[in-house]
Amino acid sequence: MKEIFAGGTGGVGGAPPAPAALAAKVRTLAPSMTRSMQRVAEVVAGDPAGCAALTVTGLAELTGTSEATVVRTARLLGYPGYRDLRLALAGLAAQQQSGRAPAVTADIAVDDPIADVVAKLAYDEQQTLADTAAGLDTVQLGVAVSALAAARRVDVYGVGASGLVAQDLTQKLLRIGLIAHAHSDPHLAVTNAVQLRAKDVAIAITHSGSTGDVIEPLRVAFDRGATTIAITGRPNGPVAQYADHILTTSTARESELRPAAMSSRTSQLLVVDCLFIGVAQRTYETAAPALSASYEALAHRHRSGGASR
Amino acid sequence: MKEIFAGGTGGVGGAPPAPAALAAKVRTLAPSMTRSMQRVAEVVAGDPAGCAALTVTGLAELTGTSEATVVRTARLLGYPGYRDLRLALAGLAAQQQSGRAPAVTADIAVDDPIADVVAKLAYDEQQTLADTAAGLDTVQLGVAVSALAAARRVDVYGVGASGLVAQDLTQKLLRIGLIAHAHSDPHLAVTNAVQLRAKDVAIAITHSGSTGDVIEPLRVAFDRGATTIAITGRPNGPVAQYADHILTTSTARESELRPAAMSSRTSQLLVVDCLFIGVAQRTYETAAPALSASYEALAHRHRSGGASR
DNA sequence: CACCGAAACGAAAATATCTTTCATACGTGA
DNA sequence: TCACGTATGAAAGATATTTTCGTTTCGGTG
Repeated sequence: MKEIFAGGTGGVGGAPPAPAALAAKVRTLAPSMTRSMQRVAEVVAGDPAGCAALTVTGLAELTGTSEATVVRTARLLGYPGYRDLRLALAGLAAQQQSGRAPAVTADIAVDDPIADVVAKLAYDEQQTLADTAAGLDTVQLGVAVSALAAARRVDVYGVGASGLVAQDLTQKLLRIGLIAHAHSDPHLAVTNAVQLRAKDVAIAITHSGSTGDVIEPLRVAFDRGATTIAITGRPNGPVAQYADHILTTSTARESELRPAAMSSRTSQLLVVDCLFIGVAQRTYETAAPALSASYEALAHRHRSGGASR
Repeated sequence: MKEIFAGGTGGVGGAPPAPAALAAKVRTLAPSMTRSMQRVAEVVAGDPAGCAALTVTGLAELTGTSEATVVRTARLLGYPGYRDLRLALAGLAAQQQSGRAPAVTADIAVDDPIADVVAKLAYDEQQTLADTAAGLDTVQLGVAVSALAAARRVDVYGVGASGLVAQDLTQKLLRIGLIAHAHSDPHLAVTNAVQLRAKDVAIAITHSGSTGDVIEPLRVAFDRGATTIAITGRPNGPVAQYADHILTTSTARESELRPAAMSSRTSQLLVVDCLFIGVAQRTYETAAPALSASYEALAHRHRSGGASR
């Protein structure tokens, strides 16, 4: 049997083997893994150095699974096979041996003093940023930027927390002269998506990768021939089916008090910012004046800017 | 047949697989190598990363020798076989790759490659988070949380980029059962502010601290006796005048391509998250069930969450 | 200058390791 | 409960690595 996502998304755009942020990748991909694969991924993430010393068979035995499962896991993580995963593991081991200890953090508890909350939260978000940056496929990003820079029109879909990110992106793009719209209303989104054609760009933002309200308009845009981009935490999720380019956001561990929406937002915003800067670079000639123009315009909205000086 | 150097020098005192100083080892052992082996060793020392990608056969061909020779060389270098040499090579490659930092301290330039943009952006945002966390007055934060937890109703004001942050906060508070509204429309904001009274909370979010559209409703709320909170980057700005509590966001340096709005948003969101977690802690009894309830409700909006299994 | 033996070397067999295929078991929704 | 599609491991198949072994090379020697 052909692997389910093998053709469509398995390769995740031929992403280069992840360099370092393996733990993050494991977390990101965990939801699309089967139980046995999760077991393997967990062990690998837990002790990269140790696993690097094991053969497929050894790792299979250690995790109580089969060679096939180990290979499948390696594939899902973006490597051509176990051999390459092992190589990457060795590299990681060497790095972390020479580097610093990652300093573990505890979850945020109900009775944490407020100062701890601030510290933990800040740390977690920093971690999320690092993971996202490490896991972001710059090639895909580059292609996405090109598509945006050349777009006649850009539609961005997102609901819930992702809706705000969609708006953020839209605001930014508008500032540098692009024609962009954010849609949170699924019906209107689809209605608008129908208008798209080649050279237009549609962007879907969904952490879960399976938000129907967002996938539907993306599908329509895809069918109409527009370039489609997905910003998602599950690069193997249903949304990938209709995405020309996938930008992966990292998934930090969540706790009861810290819902996934929180870290996914941080991650999404970083991706969005990267897109924005990328586009601004490409269209610098027009972007720069547009940016300063909106600056100027805003200055007058502030009452007596010098009052507080 | 026993290998010639096996006893005499091959084991090199049973030395552990060399960690890094591979080039040195090659030089040391070169004299005791045969011509073909030297050729292999030379290539390996010259491009560890490249060799890590090769199989025995590949390396043999590249060096114009045979597999056996490659293996012999690996043995001489202190590894049990080629496989292990390759592993060590991969580690070495990873190390030296991570060594060259992209100089993240610099500003983002127009001609930065996309990978650098990602790195710099992530770094900047991490910095912003650290600064914000360090500069946040936890006492003020604690008081603000208390006010929120006891509030009958919460109004949040923000326009532009801050408007999205306002909405983010509102979404979160709603999730844990508070009554919260975000206002971007200055007129409606004022209209609503008039309804506020003691025990209600009004929050103004403005980076510049002098956004009239946001200050005005806060003033009204202040006058009506509500508890007012300002989240701002300029704690001395006009907005402070009407704020009972001030939560300071940090201001990262901005560049032409990276407008202030970008880092201020990161900072604001951290503060907002802290507020949220704080309130969730205080009202845990009601917040926890409310949180999981909204979780549940959303789960059904995802078309076949397991579709990717 | 032919001969001998030790050493170097690579071709190919033997082995280990990795990958793919396939049949079965499992779980899930109708 | 049944039917279907998924998950999984056993084993076959393909690669890579290691070992074996015969040939070649080279330096010394009669």
